[in-house]
Parts: sequence; structure tokens; C-alpha cells
Amino acid sequence: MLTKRPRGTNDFLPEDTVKWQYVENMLRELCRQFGYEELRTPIFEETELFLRGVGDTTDIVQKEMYTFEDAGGRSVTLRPENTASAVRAYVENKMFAGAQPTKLFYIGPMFRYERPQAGRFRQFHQFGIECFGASSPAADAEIIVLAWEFYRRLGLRNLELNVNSVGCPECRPVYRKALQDFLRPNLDKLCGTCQERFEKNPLRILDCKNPECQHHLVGAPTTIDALCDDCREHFNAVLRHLDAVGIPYKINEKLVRGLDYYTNTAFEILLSDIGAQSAVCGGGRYNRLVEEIGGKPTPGVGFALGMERVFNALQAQGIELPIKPKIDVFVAALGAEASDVAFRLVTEMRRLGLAAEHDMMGRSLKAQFKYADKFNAAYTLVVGGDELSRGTVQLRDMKGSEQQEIPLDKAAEILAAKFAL
RNA sequence: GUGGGUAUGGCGAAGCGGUUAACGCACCGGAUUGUGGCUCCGGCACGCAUGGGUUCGAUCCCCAUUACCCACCCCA
Repeated sequence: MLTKRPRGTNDFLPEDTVKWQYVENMLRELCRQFGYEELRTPIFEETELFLRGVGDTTDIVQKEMYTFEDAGGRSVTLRPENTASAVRAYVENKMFAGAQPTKLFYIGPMFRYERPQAGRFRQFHQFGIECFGASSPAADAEIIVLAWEFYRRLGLRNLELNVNSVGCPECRPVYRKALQDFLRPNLDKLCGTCQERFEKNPLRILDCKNPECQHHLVGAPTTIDALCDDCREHFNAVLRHLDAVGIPYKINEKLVRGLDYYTNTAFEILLSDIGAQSAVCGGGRYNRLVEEIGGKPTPGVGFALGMERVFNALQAQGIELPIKPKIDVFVAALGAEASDVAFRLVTEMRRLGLAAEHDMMGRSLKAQFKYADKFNAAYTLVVGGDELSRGTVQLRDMKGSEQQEIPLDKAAEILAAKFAL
């Protein structure tokens, strides 16, 4: 099928891309205000980067990666997320040598081989930020504030922020063992995947959706109870910062992120009214990742949010984005000579910054007006034989229907003035 | 990887065994000579995802295939 796009991918048409551009511009301005600068990494990386960075026990690595061998025999993989690449770029480009922290954002396509459904695609788009070098809880809080502020500016409602702490290399092994000890007597009653997780990644059992597994978790020790003093203080400080700026949260001690690199803070922002894929944003702290990938021990925090899910949510909540009209001024022409004038006029107005359009389909004057009206042109100029002989054009205000005759050679600047250009 | 649902013009959607496949939207054109939004008129599927089968006859029944959607798993 030549005329069929690959499964799980989307064509974004002009009616969509105007919205994407609006949201992207909002994100860029938000990042400027928060001090995050754009990083662009390759769409594909050496496969090994994701094996190490994302974690080889994760579903992403085990079954969702687009991996192939290139003509040089290297195994490369389409990026399933951007954090591993950001860390790689941070180390490779020695960004640690500058003033810290290094605050970066990215936006672009990611690839995961999954069965598509509402809010989930094989090529999807993420916006995310990473902050390297700062171990302060203020960094954890800052990224959460940025995410929250983004959704607030869009006007989205019913957002729920869940936070948790999964501890550090000191206290996590202790907790891990405590959880295993708690579950061991009922190990054979857990679901198959949880039995596998028991040794490799027991924390993942906490957020298993299986009711039977959840039943056997009742009374289980929580990650928060097991935190060491430093981690507890860090977690409390993050919460204090959130309190200080009025961001509501829910402590969810079963929140464990699906990527292996997280330490301490983990958080998720959920939005219930967009179907089953309700996580619109997820992130946390990853103090061991830079080291894992071969850099010097460097703390980091970050999050990613799904762009498609943002638009899902906007639609579900009936939020209209303020998109500029497609046409400011339409120039209607009668006859060949007038068409030539219209072309010059349109060009002149475009050079002054207006969105100007004229007919290239040989439409009747009436049809030209219909066209201008359809795209909400604020004004229409009419160029006809009579006007040409007088060196004028008709200026029609499409809202009030008032019309006046103005000099042709002043038309462009008169229109530009109306738009305060 | 597993389960469920749906496939009719650019979009939405009737028809559910029988002469010319409703209707709405969109698009294009027109309603006296050069002017939009409202109204009216006209145009726009030789075909009902594809391939088989049942039948005198199928868009309507059966089977298969494919695609899309939704859900599980997991995640953004």
C-alpha cells in the first residue's frame, strides 16, 4: 500500500500543525523563563546506549525498540526516549565543564514498537527537560513546577500530581530486601510477571495492576518508610517547595517509574479524561545515570511529557487555542490586468508583514469574496477596471461591510497601519 | 504479544437480501450586468475495505485477509 502510512504513525495536517506550533512556542517561552535551553540529539543512537541508559529489564528495551543493523554492521536504535541521549550528549560534549547546573530541554519524535491505541503511537512526540549537576531538592521541585505551569497555561483542569521517593543506593537495597521478605511467603500467588520481577526488579510489583498482586501487597513496607535520613530530608524538602508555591500533590508510595534509572524523587501527572493512557507527564531524579553511561558521578532530574496526550486533553476539555487567522487581507481582482496588480499588491503587503492572499483559481468575484470570507480575512481589496483607470482600489471591511475607495499606491501601507505594523 | 469492536463518496452517516445507494457537512457552480457571511437551485459513489462462498439475486448472510479503533500489558 503506497498510500498508507505505517501503523502507529500520524500525518499532522495544517489544521493540526498550527496547534502544535502554538504549544511548542509556549513551551519554548516557558523554558526560556525557567532557564532551560534546547538540546537536539540524533533520532537514532548506538543500541548499547539505551540498553545501559534505559535499563535492560524494562519493557521498552525488552520488546519495544526499533533496532536494526546499519550498512556498517553497527546496531542502532531509533530513540525510544530522550534522556539517555541527553546524558550522552552532556558527557560527550563536556557540558559539565561549564557553570552548573546544565538545564536542557528537548522536543521531538520518539519511537516505540507497541500496539497503538488512544494516546499511544509508534512514533510519538515528547517534550522533556533535564537538569544536570544539581542535587538540591529545589531542582526536583523546579521541574515539577515547570510541568505544572505548562498545563496551567494551557488551561487544563483535573490534573493530579503524584509524587514518591524510591530512595538512593544506600536505602533502596534495604527496602528492596524488606519488600522481598514481605512478599516471599506469597510469592507463588503473584502473577507471572511479578514472579519474574521478584528477583530482577521487585519494586515494579508495587504498581502491578493485577488485583491479586495488590491484595498481597496490603501491609507491605513502603519506600518512604524505608528512606535513609538524607533521602527522607530530600523528599520532605521537595514537598516543602511544592507547598510553598501552592502546587497540590498526592503522595503515592506505590509510584515506581518504569525506567530503571530513577533514584529519590519520582513523579507523574495524571489526567483522567483522556482514556486509558492517562499519564501525561512523568519524571524524577536519576543520580546514577550519568555514571552508568560513563560520565563522572553527576546528579540529574528530568521529566518527559507526551505531546499527543496534551492535544487529546485539550480536545477532551473543549479548550480552543488562540490561533491567528490564516488571512489578514484578501485581494480580489477582476480580469487579467487586475490580477497582475493584485499579485504586486499582495507581495507588497506580505513584505510589510501582512498575511495577504489573492485568487489563483480563476474564480468569479463572488467566489473570491466567499473564499476571503471562509478564511476570515479582516479586509478585502477589490481591484477592477474602473478602479485601475482611477488608480484606486476598493477597501472593504469584512466585519462591518463598510467600503471606501483608496489610492492604489497607498493601499499596502494603509492596510499595514490597520494591523499596527 | 492477548482480547473486543468497526470497515458505505473528502468527512459524518442511512440502507441490513431484490428496480436509478437516503440525508447532513465540506467542496465547486449558479440565483440579470463587478462584492462575502443567510436563503434557494444545481453538480459531486458505474459502487458500499479486499478475496472467496451461500443465493435466482448481496452493501446487506457466512468464511478468510487486511486496515483502523478501543482495551490489557506497559508507558509519555
